[in-house]
Amino acid sequence: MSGFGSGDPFLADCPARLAVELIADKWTVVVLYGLSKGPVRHGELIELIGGISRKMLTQTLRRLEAHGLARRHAYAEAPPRVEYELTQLGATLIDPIHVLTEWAVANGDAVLDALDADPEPVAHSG
Amino acid sequence: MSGFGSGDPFLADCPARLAVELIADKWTVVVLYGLSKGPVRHGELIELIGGISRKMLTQTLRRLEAHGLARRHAYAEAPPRVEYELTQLGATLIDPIHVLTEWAVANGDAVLDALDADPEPVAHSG
DNA sequence: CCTGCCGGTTCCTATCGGAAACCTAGCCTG
DNA sequence: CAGGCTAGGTTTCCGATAGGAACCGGCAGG
Repeated sequence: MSGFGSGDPFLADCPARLAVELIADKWTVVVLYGLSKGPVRHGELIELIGGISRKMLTQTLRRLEAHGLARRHAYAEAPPRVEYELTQLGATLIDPIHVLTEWAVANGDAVLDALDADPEPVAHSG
Repeated sequence: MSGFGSGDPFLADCPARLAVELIADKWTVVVLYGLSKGPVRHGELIELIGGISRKMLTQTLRRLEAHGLARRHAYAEAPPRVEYELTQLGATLIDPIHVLTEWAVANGDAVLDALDADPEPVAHSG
């Protein structure tokens, strides 16, 4: 426990908060989930992740790369082929991401249910 | 485990994805982390969470409320007092959130390090 | 030459998000 | 009674960002 801890997620300017902000993003979580299976091609991720655009995928991957969580490997072939994979640091995120996604799978219905039951009053029709 | 699962986080239009999008948000994670300690007042959260504005806090709490993860309790007193706490559904998120924040605390430095080592080329000064 | 494939990037706009002011409501002060 | 304090919330203003559609570029095939 000695040298550990990069601050507290509550503190705005500490590495822990930076790390939270890095991964607590809707696309980032899904992309990491996609990467957690092993090396994947850009196009595969596009197919895999419903609703993501090429731009957002590239952008998200670049961010992961810049923060040391993913690595990009471009094969100098034709047609071009680019694979992404988690780095060793990124691999430490597999568990947290899976815990999160498992929660989502297990409780998505309940969330949807609650949302459905609580439709915020939109203003009366009169 | 039989009837479980509200889809796959990869699918754009399933409850699992909705759930991911609900919590995979920078403020949401930190607010949930704050709520995980038990009932908290709005003002306490403001003090606790560095950098959050009242607007974002209220907005985030409202979203959690609407999705059944948090509950708001306003005491009809003076001065006004409002407490927020996790619902039973929200409490199931404590573990995932803690796993995430613990990862952030443990690896924040490494992330910062990688970011520092990879300063994206900004265009040469010439 | 034209076409298609793959990955990436540019353009443009709707939305997000922060700062700060304003609002409500009850109590205390004078 | 007028004014100010506290605590939570909302509004306004405006810059930053998200995100889709469309375009770019190299190479193989016809």
